[in-house]
Amino acid sequence: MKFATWNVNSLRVRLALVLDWLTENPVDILCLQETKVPDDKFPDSELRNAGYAAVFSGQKTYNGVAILRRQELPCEDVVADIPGFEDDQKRVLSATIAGVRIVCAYFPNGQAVGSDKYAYKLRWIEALGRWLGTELARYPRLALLGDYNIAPEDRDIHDPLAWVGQVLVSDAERAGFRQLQQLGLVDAFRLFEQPEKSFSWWDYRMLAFRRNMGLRIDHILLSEVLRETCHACVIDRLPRKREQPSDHAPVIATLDLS
DNA sequence: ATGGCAATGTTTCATTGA
Repeated sequence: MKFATWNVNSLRVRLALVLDWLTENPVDILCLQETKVPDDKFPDSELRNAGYAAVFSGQKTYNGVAILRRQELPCEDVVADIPGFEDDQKRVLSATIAGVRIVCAYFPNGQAVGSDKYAYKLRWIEALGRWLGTELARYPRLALLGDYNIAPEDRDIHDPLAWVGQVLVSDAERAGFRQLQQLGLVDAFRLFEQPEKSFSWWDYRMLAFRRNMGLRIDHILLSEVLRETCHACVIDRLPRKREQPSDHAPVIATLDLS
């Protein structure tokens, strides 16, 4: 089984790119963030023609998440948002697919340390963690995939000194990431030896991709049971090289589920 | 210290992202 996550920065703009990528990389499950499309305009039929079924929770202009699966895979118990957390932003979608609880999440950006949006980000992460604690008790096979908007360690930043204390990197955000790990979730990417300076996002400006000035902020966290079955995790930089790319690259985990 | 790039809305620029 292959699980992937990709912040596409508008699914309607990136639809052809996503379909091409799925042809080249026929993953079983693909979590998308920043679809920026309301549910009544979601490109359901185009994806189905490519062999993928989708569940989605979107809104106009901002945010929006979706979970695509190879259409023969069963999908049950779809839940949008973080239960018990009041929020009108569409950032979380969960479903049980082929016996695995998939949680697709688009963490808030936080804008700037100390801002209202930063405070919202920290509250949001706390609520997510509290809820995931109960979910893990229900679903030992659980994967949290998405754009976390957190670079967990200095090696996940192209220039750690330039980023000290900034949003995406601040101590409080990293503490939130560690809280998720303390629930028993493990960063699939770091289970394996990886190239230095591996990133999943590069600014559109300053030729940042060409200079590999990036951050690793898109992650796949696995429950203890799933961790045992995971034998690879990679970032696919290729679609970032295409015309009119998303600023994020997909992350793919390969699991041996029997 | 600043801007640079991209997507969206109803737009002739403002807002947001990371």
